[in-house]
Amino acid sequence: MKDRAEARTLAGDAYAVIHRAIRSGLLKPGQRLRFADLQALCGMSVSPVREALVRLTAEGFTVSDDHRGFSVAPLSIAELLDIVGTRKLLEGEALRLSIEHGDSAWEGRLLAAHHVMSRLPRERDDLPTAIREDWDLRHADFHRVLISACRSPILIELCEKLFVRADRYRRLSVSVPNQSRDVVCEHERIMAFALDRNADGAVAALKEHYQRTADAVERLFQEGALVD
Amino acid sequence: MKDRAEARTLAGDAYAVIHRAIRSGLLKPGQRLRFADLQALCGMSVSPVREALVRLTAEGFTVSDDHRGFSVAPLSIAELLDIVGTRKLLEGEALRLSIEHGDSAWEGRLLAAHHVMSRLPRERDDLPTAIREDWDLRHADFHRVLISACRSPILIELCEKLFVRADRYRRLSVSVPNQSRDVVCEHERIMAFALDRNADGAVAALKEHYQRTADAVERLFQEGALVD
DNA sequence: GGCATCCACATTTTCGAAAATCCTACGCTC
DNA sequence: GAGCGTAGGATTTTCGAAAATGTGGATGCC
Repeated sequence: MKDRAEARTLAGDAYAVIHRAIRSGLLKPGQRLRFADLQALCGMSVSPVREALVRLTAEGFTVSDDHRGFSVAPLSIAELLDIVGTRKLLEGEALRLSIEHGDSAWEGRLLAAHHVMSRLPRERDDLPTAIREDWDLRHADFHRVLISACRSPILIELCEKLFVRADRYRRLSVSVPNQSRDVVCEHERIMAFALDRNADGAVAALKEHYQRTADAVERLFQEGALVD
Repeated sequence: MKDRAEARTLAGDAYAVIHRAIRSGLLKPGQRLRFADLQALCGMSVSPVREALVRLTAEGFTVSDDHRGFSVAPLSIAELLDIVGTRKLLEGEALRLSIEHGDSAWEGRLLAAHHVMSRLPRERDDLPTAIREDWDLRHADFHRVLISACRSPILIELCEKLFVRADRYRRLSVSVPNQSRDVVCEHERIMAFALDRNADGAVAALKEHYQRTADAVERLFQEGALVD
């Protein structure tokens, strides 16, 4: 999202570093965040670190307690379900609008994004981190392209934010390799509907896709994978 | 939204002060924001002012340009239409869920909020600011209550943010008293549908309500009211 | 013994100045 | 005269320390 372009100020770096640390699990849900530690982690003074925390808080990755500092936002099944439900609503509508307004250039971008993604090995725990991160990026790109023709910057921005927020949960499920899902196929199905200009079908497939991811993560939670 | 509770840190005060200044028009759309001026306005040092600007930027009230500071986010018809469209989607769904899940306590809160609002004089330019602000608060309360039973904290939060963002535009239309609209009646209609558990009717009435507000503001824009 | 109060410590929040960056205008070259 | 590079000034960004605030424990009182 902003990770790559955002490096022209120290505060931007701090944001990227802490964001990554939270998503990777180095900083655990609920954990108190002390400025001294974060300064050491980021290698800078308190001001940019604080600015990064303020921004992360606005986006729901950390929570702030007046005069008691910040902590990593906790994870919960309730929030996961809430995020997924809202994503289904927002991205569903964004996809519908995209199908309505998208031109052939959009179709081309969609084909390209899917092609690149499908040529990459599916994310798995035994793969090097770099390759997994590459898959994540391509996967995000595909979903971005899918809704990119909806002509609503606000909708796009909200979807992007929810995507990143959901990513924290999705990462949990990645560590369990055995999923009886063909994720590539699910994406293919969405794309096929979209290229066919079958909005109802595409939206339904997209919502199913998210619901399955949610179910997988929810199962993990109930098996007690949230504790540590 | 956070204006009232937010006063335990200077940064919170700064946020409230600048937020108010932008909404009231003291700080104009597109205007460059210099730290020296804002420090004078808020009566504090640079750190809390900067923190406030970071938060306002995350919420779309200001924009930031690396190493060139902040400026007030511009207004545009395109953004207005985008905001209204997204609100119709989000609040429509939130209202539908609220009607589905709301209990009699929710109905009671709804009646109460509407009653208080309807007993207040309709906002007009010739009224004292205090009274107009009171109406704004009650109006916001009513819409808040309307969706408060939807059981989706994320949806509620997004609606709240878009409400405040739309408020900047709504304020423009208030200064033109002659509107052939009975706003109280529109609210009554939404509430009646809601209490009847007629979700489709309520959602349609709500969307109509927002569309009319949007149309009124859009007309103003086209008459050139955006310049100054 | 239970409860409130106060003190010392840890931590956050804020300050004021230093460093970094950007914009402007001037002068120099071609 | 136009273009390029550069010093000066204005502004933002960052720093390191001071002030403010919350926390936990020890002490004294009922």
